Amino acid sequence: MFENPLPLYNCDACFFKTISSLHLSADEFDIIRKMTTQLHFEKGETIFKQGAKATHVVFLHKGIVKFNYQNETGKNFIMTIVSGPKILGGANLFFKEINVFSLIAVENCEICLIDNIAFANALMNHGAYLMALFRESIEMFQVPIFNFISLAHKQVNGRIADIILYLSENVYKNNEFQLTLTRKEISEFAACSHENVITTLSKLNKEGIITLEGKHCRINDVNKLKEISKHG
Amino acid sequence: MFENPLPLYNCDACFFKTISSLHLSADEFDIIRKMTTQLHFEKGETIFKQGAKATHVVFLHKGIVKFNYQNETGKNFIMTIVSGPKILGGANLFFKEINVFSLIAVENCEICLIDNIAFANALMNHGAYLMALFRESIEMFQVPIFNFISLAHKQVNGRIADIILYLSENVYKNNEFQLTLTRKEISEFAACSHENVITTLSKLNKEGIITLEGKHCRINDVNKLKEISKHG
DNA sequence: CGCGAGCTTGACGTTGTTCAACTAGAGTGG
DNA sequence: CCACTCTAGTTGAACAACGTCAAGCTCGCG
Repeated sequence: MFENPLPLYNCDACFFKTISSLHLSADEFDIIRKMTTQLHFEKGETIFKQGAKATHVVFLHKGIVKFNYQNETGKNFIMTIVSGPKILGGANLFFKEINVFSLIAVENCEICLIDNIAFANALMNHGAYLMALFRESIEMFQVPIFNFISLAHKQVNGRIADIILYLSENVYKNNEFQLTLTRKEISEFAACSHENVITTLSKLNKEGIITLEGKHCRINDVNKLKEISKHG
Repeated sequence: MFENPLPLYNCDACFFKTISSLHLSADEFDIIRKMTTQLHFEKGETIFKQGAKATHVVFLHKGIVKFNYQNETGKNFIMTIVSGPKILGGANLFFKEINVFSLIAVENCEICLIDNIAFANALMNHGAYLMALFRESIEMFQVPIFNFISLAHKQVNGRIADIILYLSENVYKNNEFQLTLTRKEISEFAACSHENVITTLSKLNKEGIITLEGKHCRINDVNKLKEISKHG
């Protein structure tokens, strides 16, 4: 990691800058920009580790990441999966200083790391901006909470349906997509065994509700999927 | 509800005022105080309803409340249970304007309702105060997240152990307490059937790890309970 | 060509839900 | 004052869902 970061990639088209510009002057944004490091992460790389000290607010410019929790016995659990552009600072800014989970790239990512403390200090006099950022970054917590509710109330087929719908609507933003997640990762998201994921997916495939060809997935009948999500 | 609220009960000893005083002048606090309504809720009463428009930040002065989610089929699920003093504004301030869950008194409660919008406006120029409030109110989200993880990884006996420990440490703040929750409410917290709660509790009782006499509960062996929480 | 990772399928045992029956206490009304 | 009812708690049995295990498959890569 370099002391002096490279100039920000595609900085003008940046969603983070757009939000910031509503509340900060060009000079003020420049201060934040100077405490920012831009990095590239390959699929599978860890951006920060569960248990480590939280030092940066993460802005996910492009790519897909998972929030991974590992318990004492080494079992993994995916709390949420999000695609850029998105501010991922929430958990670190608000919770204690230790990361509750790991952040791991599911696809190649362009990421900006913004120093936690310096960032917070710079924002002290910008209540409205702070509020806007909180709103943006807190949105993420909706997913674990709804996933939680889904887990508590539904059987596996309902949860799998939920996950396919969520990935289609919020991550890949298309009803036809390359499923970069492995079956095991899906099982860690749905909190079930990977065999169960496979069985459920092929059942959905046979019934024609989705079409699976290797990694490629197409949703044929959104309504039926939503039915299963509801009554599963 | 009256237009002009009664003077705040026990206002000097108030945790909310203590936090506020670090960042606001007496005059500024007085403005917030003027947009605050203090109310009493009886055990079982609903403070706000899932699906309704969120209009107030809730400050729980005294008492215990549950965050209740009800799905389409009428099944209830308790996301978290907290005791006062605590700021419960998070969910309404940050999420969309509609309540994701209902807030229901588990024991009699003293509550202050602070108008959402007016409150936010008053805070715009107080970044540090805003940040402190966010930290306080976001803390609540840790519980659903850890409950979520517990749910995903553990069997019922582990989750029940978790819940007893949580109630003892964070809600009743004693290893001996009157369990005001019904078995059904515990089952809604643990996401299992109420029969399963009963069976698990009486097993813990028979093994001497806890002592149950009607509503009264005493933890005899915290370490064994933590063992069960871990390996269950 | 061989190896390993990811994927798939079926058999089997465990866990937990559902259902049904029973008990105890609290509230209600004749 | 005694049935009646309603709610909360309790227990056990039958059944379904799900995880685990084992075996075999395919594909990409060294």
